[in-house]
Amino acid sequence: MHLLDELGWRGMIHDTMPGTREQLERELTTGYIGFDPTADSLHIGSLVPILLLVHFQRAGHKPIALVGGATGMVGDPSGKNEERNLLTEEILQRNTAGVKAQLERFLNFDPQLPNAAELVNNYDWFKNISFIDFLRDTGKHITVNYMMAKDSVKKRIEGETGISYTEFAYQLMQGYDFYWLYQHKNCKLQMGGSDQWGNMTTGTELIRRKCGGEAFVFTNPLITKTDGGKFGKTEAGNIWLDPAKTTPYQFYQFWLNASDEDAQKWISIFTFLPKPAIDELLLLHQADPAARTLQKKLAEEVTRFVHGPAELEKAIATTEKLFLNQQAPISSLSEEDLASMEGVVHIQFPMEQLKEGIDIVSFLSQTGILTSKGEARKLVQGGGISVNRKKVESIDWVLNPTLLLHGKYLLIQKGKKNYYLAELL
RNA sequence: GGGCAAGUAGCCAAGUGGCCAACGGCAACAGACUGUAAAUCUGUCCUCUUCGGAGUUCGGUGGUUCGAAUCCAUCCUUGCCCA
Repeated sequence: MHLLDELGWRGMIHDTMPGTREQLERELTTGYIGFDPTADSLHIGSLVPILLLVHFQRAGHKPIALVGGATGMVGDPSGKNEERNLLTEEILQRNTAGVKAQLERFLNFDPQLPNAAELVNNYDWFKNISFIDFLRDTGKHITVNYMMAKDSVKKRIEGETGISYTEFAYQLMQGYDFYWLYQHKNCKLQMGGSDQWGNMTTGTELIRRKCGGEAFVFTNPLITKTDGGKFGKTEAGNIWLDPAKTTPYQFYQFWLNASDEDAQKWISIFTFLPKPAIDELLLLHQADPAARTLQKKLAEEVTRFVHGPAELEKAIATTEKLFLNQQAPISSLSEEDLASMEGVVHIQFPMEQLKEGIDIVSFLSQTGILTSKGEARKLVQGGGISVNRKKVESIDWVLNPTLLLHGKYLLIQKGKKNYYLAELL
């Protein structure tokens, strides 16, 4: 199947520049996507562009992942209604390194391949360009009128916060990236989120005006949640790809908790399952949504892709222990079950204090499960805390050693889904 | 440089001398219902709390007043208009 058709039925195409299909059919095409080093790890928002590159490579084309070491210093105004804070150079370098390391895991860089993936950092070419050079060689080709017509810029100009020259110039930098890659890597395609359309077309325009070349662009729709919330955010914040920031268990849980509607859209975007398999899953799902076959498959596929099969196994194992049989008495969990719950937040607590007896409110705040006694009190009063699967009824309730599982564990729940395993030392 | 307008909790946004920790909405967290879903309903939502309260907020700083988010001065930031 043609790459664009494949991405099309998956719901991964928002807009395509005319001629893109012909270009992809004509030859092995080099295409790139830029990643902003705004943090030292990518989060699941970056998963779609990563998947695009993977699909792109699988279709026989050559993907380039660009890390924006230079553009990150300036800040993209797209989708922001306020001026961004600049990151320090030090943080950027750390972030760039982190992002690079993650990207390397998803693409095939085997130099034997004619379409081996490549990783570039735009800092490498921007560091040697002087401001004057940039104004003369690049700025001259694009009119301010053209730049101002871009949505990202227009919104800010029409809004009441304005836009600094720095952010205004961002699209020129991104445009120059494309031009540079066109010149040095024969890169003729840029992909990215639909919010990037304006920046991307500045690139094709620059290529056309500076060297008469022709380059192409297509975008993917931004991922949304049906309930209007932000995709990829939970109470704990971002869902990161770095297992140290978001454990594979938590990662798996995120996908498993997708709503029925979201899961139907996400399954084709975030997994590589072929169309027949997905159609079948959708049928199963519609017949019996309560079984959550779709969510399970989604969580499974994405977790395997990001964290690998071994971590997926552990995440599923932990999930089953905690959720499969919630009515089962707590004693049904073996010591090994408890000890091997990976990804659940582990807490250590002195046995001495437990022996003396400690009230639940103090316990929760001391262990850091909740940040203050006041908060702990409110949650307990609201029925939001369980210990060993039994709801704590009163704020005066006192913990004691008879509660211990296998002599050393306590299983704390905040709400229904947030588990903490306390080990008494 | 001149004129006008604006800056309120994570976001949007009301408040224009005391009844203000500050209406309302979104987001978030918890409860009920359920399927570890959505929708709905309920509670929480500046910080701490011995749950009686206490402390710190309305761009910054000074001031007027018994009392200021609200009035005055000044500075900063942003927008619009003029030069």
